[in-house]
Amino acid sequence: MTNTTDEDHVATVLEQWARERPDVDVSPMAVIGRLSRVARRIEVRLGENFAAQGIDAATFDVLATLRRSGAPYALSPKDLVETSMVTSSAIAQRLNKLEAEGLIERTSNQRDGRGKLVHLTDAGRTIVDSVLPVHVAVEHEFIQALSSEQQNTLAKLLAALDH
Amino acid sequence: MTNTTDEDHVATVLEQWARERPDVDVSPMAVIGRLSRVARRIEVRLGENFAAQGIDAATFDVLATLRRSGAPYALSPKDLVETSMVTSSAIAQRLNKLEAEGLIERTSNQRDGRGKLVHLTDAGRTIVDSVLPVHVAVEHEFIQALSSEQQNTLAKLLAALDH
DNA sequence: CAATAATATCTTAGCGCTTAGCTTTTAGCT
DNA sequence: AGCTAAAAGCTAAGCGCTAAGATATTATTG
Repeated sequence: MTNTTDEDHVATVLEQWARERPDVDVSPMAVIGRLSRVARRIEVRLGENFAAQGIDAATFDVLATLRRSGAPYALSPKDLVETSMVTSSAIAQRLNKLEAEGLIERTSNQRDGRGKLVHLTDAGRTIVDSVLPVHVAVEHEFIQALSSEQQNTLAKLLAALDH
Repeated sequence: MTNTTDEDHVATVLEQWARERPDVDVSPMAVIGRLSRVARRIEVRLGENFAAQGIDAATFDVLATLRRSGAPYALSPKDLVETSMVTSSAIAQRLNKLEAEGLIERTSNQRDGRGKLVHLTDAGRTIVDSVLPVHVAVEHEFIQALSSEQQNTLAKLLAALDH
């Protein structure tokens, strides 16, 4: 199921590598290892919350993107691909599912015969609006481990890596 | 296929939320959004490197864990589960694949009839040893965007979140 | 010491994602 | 205008992961 690990797994791993491969500078693994682990933990924690509310991260991702785009809550699949971190294929499949559930609707785009427009339905909007506050509360709780100044520092360091 | 996003997508998203839901403090999304995005980018970048060397991240994860455990390069599936971020089921399936490829071997554990021991084969060890330096080089290149002091700061902040 | 609980490992089914490739429509070039 | 290239959206196949559950072995307890 879940896994509980050492107090400081990363430090242990680095010592092991230093012993086994003293010829390689494995220090980058310290930062990146931690980054991946923390990201994974967040993903799991948020996922538990989504599940408790009957949705999943992929669903929230799409609905929230439409919601925050403002009225009339409509974006093209291309827009959704660009703001997400997944392929256009994944978006198409998410939209199939959400359309079947009645949370979005697809219409054709007048201006461009190739394009479509994805509309948030009232049912979809109701769901995002109720999930969002809880979602943010879970995130808030998670980063409580850092002061707001530390949070700012972290955000800046990560921004420098977002390239 | 891949997706290229705004210069500062996160900041834009926050402004949108502030306009649409001024009642919710969405600031945690700034840090966590960035963290997830950066983690995803790293994952993709490392994955490209693994693919270029004929393996994948899951394979490297197992082989590297066995390798850094030192001679005789043997751990139980349980050990592998605990050092990984995936379920025991995922580990079992990874081991099936690696065993079929001749990179590991499974033997029964004398001390505990329930347990097994996963051994790194010579072929497996050859692969990790050749992949490791390149892997670390890619990681090194990625975090070059930060000074070593910044890297230390980042590592400490992330450690505080690894809970 | 027998019965029960816990542990270790694995299999199966289902799900979301990626890759590859298809179709339709628009844009660009000559 | 006509032709080629690019763009937008989608489907199908395959892959790794999770959840659920099965089996076998060891620990625990009355």
